[in-house]
Amino acid sequence: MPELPEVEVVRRGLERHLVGRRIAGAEVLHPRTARRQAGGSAELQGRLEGKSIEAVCRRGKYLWLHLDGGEYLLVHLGMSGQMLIKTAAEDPHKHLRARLLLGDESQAWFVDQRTFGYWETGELNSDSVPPLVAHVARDVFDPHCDDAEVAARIVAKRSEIKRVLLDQTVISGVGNIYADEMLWAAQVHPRTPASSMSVAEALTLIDAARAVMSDALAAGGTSFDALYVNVNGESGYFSRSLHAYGQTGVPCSRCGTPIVREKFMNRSSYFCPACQVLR
DNA sequence: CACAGCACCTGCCCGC
DNA sequence: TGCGGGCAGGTGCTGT
Repeated sequence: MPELPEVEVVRRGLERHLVGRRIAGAEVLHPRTARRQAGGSAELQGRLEGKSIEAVCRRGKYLWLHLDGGEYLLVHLGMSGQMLIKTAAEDPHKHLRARLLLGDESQAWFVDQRTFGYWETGELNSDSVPPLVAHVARDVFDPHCDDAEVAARIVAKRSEIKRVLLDQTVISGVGNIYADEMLWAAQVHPRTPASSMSVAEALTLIDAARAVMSDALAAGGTSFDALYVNVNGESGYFSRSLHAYGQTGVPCSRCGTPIVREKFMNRSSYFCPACQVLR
């Protein structure tokens, strides 16, 4: 489910509940959750026990807890992952994959139906980033994000623009929904060759990314309560503010032409055939 | 090296 | 009611 705005909502929730806390213990309940961890579940549990949580960080869709001693717990939510703050008394969720025990009654649960998500621990590199995140581009909310550099990377690609927008090494945090939304906003056809775009057009697309994702973030923040830290696909942004994604047959809110759906990269692309013309 | 395709999972919804 | 196919917001491995 989660793209950048949803992951940022989770980051803020975890920051509020976890910073300053000590991990009394950790349980990893599904082997796939530890699949990227050298040493597997046992190593993951062992490295987390006794650590204190100093900060909660994010780049694109990658989230990590900064622990004491320069270590980290990387949490990738995949397609269906959630982080939930719970108490020891609650009934285990069917898809509970791992949890942190926080000393008192509170716990942090990793619930993930499809198991595309994972946890991984290790030592932060010299940029204070987990090694698995080092290849990921800075996202558009990163103060060090250089738009001109991102635009240059976009127009250097010999692929269709939508594929490029989903490439986390070019611009991070964008997934299938926001790619379609930003292409609609910038009036660009998803199959436009990236190399045919001007730097100015690429910069327009980056501005659209920032605008679309900050609107989503503002809306996502409303469906959040004190004891529930999550990714909520049903509320807020999704049901109300989409112009293209999932809108097959719905009149384009700019020109009235019905939105169409096309298969692309083994997934769906939605766009307005009148406003987003392939040149 | 750059790029395209597919595998990795579970569950739901639809049509037959 | 049951079954099969298609679909889901991500990523990384593999082959060309």
